[in-house]
Amino acid sequence: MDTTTEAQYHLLRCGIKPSLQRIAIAEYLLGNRIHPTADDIYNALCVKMPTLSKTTVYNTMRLFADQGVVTSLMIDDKNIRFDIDTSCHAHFICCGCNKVLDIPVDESPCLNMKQIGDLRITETHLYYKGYCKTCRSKNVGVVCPESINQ
Amino acid sequence: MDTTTEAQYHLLRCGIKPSLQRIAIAEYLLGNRIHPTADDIYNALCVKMPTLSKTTVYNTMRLFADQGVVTSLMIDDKNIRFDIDTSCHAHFICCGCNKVLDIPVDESPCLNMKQIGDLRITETHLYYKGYCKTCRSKNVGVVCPESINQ
DNA sequence: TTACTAAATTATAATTATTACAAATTTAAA
DNA sequence: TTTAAATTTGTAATAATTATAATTTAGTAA
Repeated sequence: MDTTTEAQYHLLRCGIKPSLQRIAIAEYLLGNRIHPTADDIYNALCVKMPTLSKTTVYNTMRLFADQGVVTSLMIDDKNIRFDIDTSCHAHFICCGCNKVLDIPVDESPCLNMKQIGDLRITETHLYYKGYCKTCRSKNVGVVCPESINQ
Repeated sequence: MDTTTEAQYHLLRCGIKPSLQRIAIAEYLLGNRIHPTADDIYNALCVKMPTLSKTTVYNTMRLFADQGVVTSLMIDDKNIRFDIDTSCHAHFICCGCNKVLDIPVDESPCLNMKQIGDLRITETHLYYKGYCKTCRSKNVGVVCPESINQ
């Protein structure tokens, strides 16, 4: 089964009608596990699909998030990033190069909460901020992350 | 010691020169533990301090974050929120009313990481999204959080 | 096929949080 | 008092996202 067909089935399983644009976006997400922004997705796809509109990307990402196809990450204060891996894991963002990485998590009670007191929990996000090895070797990251990030 | 003086000392301890504006903002943060946005802070203070500029609030919040006076929360996809309690705790946001609450955390290994493989960790954020009791009783929150939040 | 309807996509404009910038004011120092 | 530095301020710019309405596409009934 090729990647396009896989993307199509992925959408069908989530109850989403697989249009050309939706398939292209899902295929991109499945093949590029870089936690892209809406802009990243648009820029990557508009080369091969010149009629694609940025509004469609935003509409589609909202649909995908609603249907549980992706998780919206708020780790980057500038953009929303999307992760098609909705399994339980944490995320790291390098304040030097802004790359976002997946971090596996051990069975941790605080990440599996469905209820805290009166509060019903629907999503849990564990974010780490810091510096990757490459950026540290370039001496990025000797100061506070907040001031570098601008 | 009154709250103004307390705010002033708080800033001095963090190596910040306590101007009138900075003291007013710190005093507000110490007295209103609601994880306000820059806009919240501005709107609350400009009544008593009519010359205050929103740019000053943003500048000051950046300074405060850099100096460790506050933590910047990215729990709300619309705004940055600020927490003057920089001790280790998690946050909950109600997708019905957008209130942000503090959640105590037990000693959890994943929250005290300083290094993961090659990555140096400088900040850890644990966010819960869901619905508070009040919003659940109003039948807000029967659907996916992403679609409500708009 | 044709006509009709609903869904999806698109372009454009609007909104809004945040930042950049430069002038004005205040504070500190000489 | 003069001068320099720091802080504050208003305005304009930026940029991510959303709203809106028109257009296109897909699906369906006659």
